[in-house]
Amino acid sequence: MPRPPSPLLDRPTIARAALAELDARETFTMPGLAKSLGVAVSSLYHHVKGREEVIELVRGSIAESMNSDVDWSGEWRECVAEWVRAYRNAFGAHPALVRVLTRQTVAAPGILASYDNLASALRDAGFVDSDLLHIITVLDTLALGSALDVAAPDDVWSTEGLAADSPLAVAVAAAPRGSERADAAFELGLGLILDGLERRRRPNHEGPSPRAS
Amino acid sequence: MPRPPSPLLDRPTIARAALAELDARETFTMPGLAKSLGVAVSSLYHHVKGREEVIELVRGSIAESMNSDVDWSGEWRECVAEWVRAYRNAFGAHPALVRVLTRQTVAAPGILASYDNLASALRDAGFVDSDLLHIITVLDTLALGSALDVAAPDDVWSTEGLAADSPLAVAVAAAPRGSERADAAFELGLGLILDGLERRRRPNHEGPSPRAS
DNA sequence: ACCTGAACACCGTTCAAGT
DNA sequence: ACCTGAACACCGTTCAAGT
Repeated sequence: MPRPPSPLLDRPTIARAALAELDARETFTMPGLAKSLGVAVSSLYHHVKGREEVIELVRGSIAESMNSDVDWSGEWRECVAEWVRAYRNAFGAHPALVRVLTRQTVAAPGILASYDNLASALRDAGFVDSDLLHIITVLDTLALGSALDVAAPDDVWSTEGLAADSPLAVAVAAAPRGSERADAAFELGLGLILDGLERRRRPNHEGPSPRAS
Repeated sequence: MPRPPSPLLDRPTIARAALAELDARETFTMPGLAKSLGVAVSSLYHHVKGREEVIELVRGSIAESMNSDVDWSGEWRECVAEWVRAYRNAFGAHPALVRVLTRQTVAAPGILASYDNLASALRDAGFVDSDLLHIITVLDTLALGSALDVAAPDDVWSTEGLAADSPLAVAVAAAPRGSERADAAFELGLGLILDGLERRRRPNHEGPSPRAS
């Protein structure tokens, strides 16, 4: 079936199939992708340059789903918290994707727009320009690290070789398991960071500058 | 050359070669590893069960180098800071390894001992058992996320498509580059988290319990 | 026990050939 | 432009054969 009248493939379709493959099998391959789309492997290369571009496609599609979740009108602390939660949830829902993504540079425009919104909210909150990127990096580290943590096995630390009363074994026994554990740690980290930021904020700042878009 | 009088291979040697390969080429393959050791690929399988076990071997070897760096006698805040820094530096020096490691569970005993020391220091500092694992998870997320950040390209966010006065572009322009940027963000995050922990610590705690080992 | 070479079932990518 | 099948240079793993 060469050159069908209307194309069988397009980039969004490939992105969707790759994400589904990733969710189902923890990884994806070009042959697997082609098979799930009912198409020859070589056909994929008419729409993407290679496997890496497929990954970037998936990153972009996730970004869109996350942008719509954030409401930027409101107190800065709440905006930032919402952004980090949206980020962590969007990627936390696809842990295999996160592991694949950490190998590549951020290029998807949707993601960049999202970071731009965050930078804007922080600036309006009274943080100085020279601190902005460091704050963003810390929040990014938290969100991505926590998204990976969602994917962690139920028992992150194997306490088999430890004495039952060793501090680590006690700590593991006292904490919840699975997603409850990951959620609690994430909220703790987020709270600690936001509290610390609040205390370091330029004190006498009253709100967004008048010419902010 | 079958069955040489003294073995050509052992596990520590394999671990060293794998780390070198990882540092040099961002990834490692079993054929590449065998070649660098001057040995047939199939020989490796007499010492390790497969590629995954090689990775776990490397994790363990890094753990050892990190444990010796921490001095646990001192004020808790300094101990914890030292631990997180040692962690981040040990893995930050081998970014490709970090990306490979996030796919696997923690099993290396050296790493477990290190977490146990951390749990002990936190308990002595007055944190309650039910918070310990969440605190450890937050510190872990910071260290590992920051280690990945060390590996990030010089320009993490491509500002090409953005207006020069967009908040993100301004933030990028105002921040240092490369390892200086990653270091500053790491220290900011660590400071924020430790400050927040200090304020949430059980207030009237005076030091390690007498029967602490 | 420890090394080898050959074999197996995979990968990602390219390319001439079709319409 | 868009799909195909065949080919290429790789992977990780297994296994019978050697000493």
